[in-house]
Amino acid sequence: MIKPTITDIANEMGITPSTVSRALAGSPRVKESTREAIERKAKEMGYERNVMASNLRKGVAKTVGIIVPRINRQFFSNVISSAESILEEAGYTVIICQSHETLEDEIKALKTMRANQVAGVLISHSIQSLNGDHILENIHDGVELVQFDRVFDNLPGIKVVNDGVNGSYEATKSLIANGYKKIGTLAGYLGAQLFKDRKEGYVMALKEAGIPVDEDIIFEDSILRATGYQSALKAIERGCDALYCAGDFSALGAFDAVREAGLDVPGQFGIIGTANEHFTGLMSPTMSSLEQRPDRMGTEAARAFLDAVEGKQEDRKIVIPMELIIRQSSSRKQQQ
Amino acid sequence: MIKPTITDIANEMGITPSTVSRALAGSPRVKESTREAIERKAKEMGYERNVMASNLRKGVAKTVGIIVPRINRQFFSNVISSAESILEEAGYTVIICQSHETLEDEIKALKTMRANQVAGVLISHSIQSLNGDHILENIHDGVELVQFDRVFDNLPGIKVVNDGVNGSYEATKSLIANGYKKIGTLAGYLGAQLFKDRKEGYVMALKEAGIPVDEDIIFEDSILRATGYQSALKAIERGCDALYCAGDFSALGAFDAVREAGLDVPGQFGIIGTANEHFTGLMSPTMSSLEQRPDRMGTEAARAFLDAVEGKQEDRKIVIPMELIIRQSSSRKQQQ
DNA sequence: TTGTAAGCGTTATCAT
DNA sequence: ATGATAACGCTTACAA
Repeated sequence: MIKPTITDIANEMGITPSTVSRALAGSPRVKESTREAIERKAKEMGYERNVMASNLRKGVAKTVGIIVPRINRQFFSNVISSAESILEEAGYTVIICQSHETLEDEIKALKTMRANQVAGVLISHSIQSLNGDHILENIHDGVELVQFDRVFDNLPGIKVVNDGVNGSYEATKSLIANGYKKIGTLAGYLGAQLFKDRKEGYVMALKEAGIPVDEDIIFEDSILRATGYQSALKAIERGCDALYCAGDFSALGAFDAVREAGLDVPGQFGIIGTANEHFTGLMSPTMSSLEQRPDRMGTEAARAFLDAVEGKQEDRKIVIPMELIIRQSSSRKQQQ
Repeated sequence: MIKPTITDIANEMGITPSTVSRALAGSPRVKESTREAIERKAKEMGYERNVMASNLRKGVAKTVGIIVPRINRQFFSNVISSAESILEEAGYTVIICQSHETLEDEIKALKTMRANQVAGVLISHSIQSLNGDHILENIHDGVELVQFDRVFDNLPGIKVVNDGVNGSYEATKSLIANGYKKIGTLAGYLGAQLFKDRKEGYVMALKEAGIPVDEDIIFEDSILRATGYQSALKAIERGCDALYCAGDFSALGAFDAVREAGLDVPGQFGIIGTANEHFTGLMSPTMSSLEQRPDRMGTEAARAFLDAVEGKQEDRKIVIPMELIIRQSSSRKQQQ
């Protein structure tokens, strides 16, 4: 199947490519009858606009790039999935790159985006990205920048984030309300604003309840299962009877440690995770967690981008509330 | 930051764009010293090749498209993730579309691919795609077609699939070996080859063991949790004491039904699922399942594509063995 | 309302 | 080894 061009159509009809181009672009400067004839012919010949040529001429592509640490994490794949649907609907093509949590690959991805003349970049930073300098250096002029989840406040553009402070505040408050006395936290790496926020909410809830904040039971580390396990062992040793975890996998590690110590969840030890990964509802006992609403984050990011390219919207920050999903691992009261 | 072109570089250096183009393309028809000077200058000016222009001129893009029903399913996001890494490594840009399990969106995605001049399409079909006609109609000449997981054998190109027959055969055999007597199956929609294969392996194992095949306990339906639950209720009614499920979610529904019936898993009822979703190892009791190796599938698909564009490889079918992961839900023997 | 013509940045084919 | 030139398919002033 060989692709016909607007010139082919024009030749077949004895008119010029300009008219065909205008007609197919929906310009009002074409007689209605001509437009119809052209559209019919185009369909008949199986015409498809050559995006490369069109973009080259126009200088920007109807393309947006999405850069995430890894596609195959539930949170990111959900964000991408919902954003893709909306962008596709609006006529955009989506190109996707993974940073694999490294600065090097993130920069490579930015270069790919630039080479492809994307109209916008939706990005959630790798763990190695400590500030946004590499973004500014590698993003083309006029490209809309939309950061989500992991963002740098000093960069221009749109930001979409969770209300992590309030989320962890609610989670911690709920642990207090369930009668847990010494509540620690697996806080994640506090270099990222994301985790700072979650720690802040945790501290806020403790203070509000008049509970002293003890740095010895605030564990700063990665949020993997293995590290969660290690930290939780220490937490138990130090007399904790509950943990708010900034990730579900570290929370899972905490489960491992608590079980190993022979403690009952939630009777003797309470746990709340973050992300509401699918498995949290399928474990036994089921795990309470903070839902991040990735679908909504993707939708908001995509919409904000579309608004921005249409000039409807200035730089801004969109905050999405988290939702505390109470399950068994933190519900002492219902049990007794 | 304004993007410099090869003409800018040429002007700066008092040479012509042709030479710059050749140098940057690695052509041998450039003096070594000139090449070095050009490369230095290009780097200094922050030059980045305009992919649009290059592709337009060359007629094909170093781009491959991936089309899947939904990005946010673990299986697909894992396939994409591993394929993306390899393709990116080889200098390809990846564009991704979702078919949302509809034929309409799948065709739309194919058109997007065509408009973007992709060099290849990696696709796993939507549930609505009953044959490959729409593929043939919408794919550009010279585009490499790579189908994975859900494939149509009558289409040309490369296919990457699991050895579903052997996988389900092993799963069923393992249930028999554990002493289960009346083993049914939640088979999925038998319109897809994928599910036909799994049924075939199931039947094969029964026949080998001299167990009669009973169509009343072969349930053809979607592989969702809810339908799994419904079918499992009937299976229990009809006297089954085990189920091989062609999906983990339908297996989860079977768990629900079996628990509701007050039966012990695996003591009184055995279950094996398919896909080895993450949650299967976190439930209690943990669920046995057939691992599909999505990473390997993505890797193989990407490699096969690269081999094909380099002319190293003809059309072929790559079969990836499944791996039976035995956990508690089907292990009667260890229990007693 | 339609046509003319130039140009987006790159590469391929000539020629030198 | 390098330069001149045309062309990829499309869009857009400008002209008619």
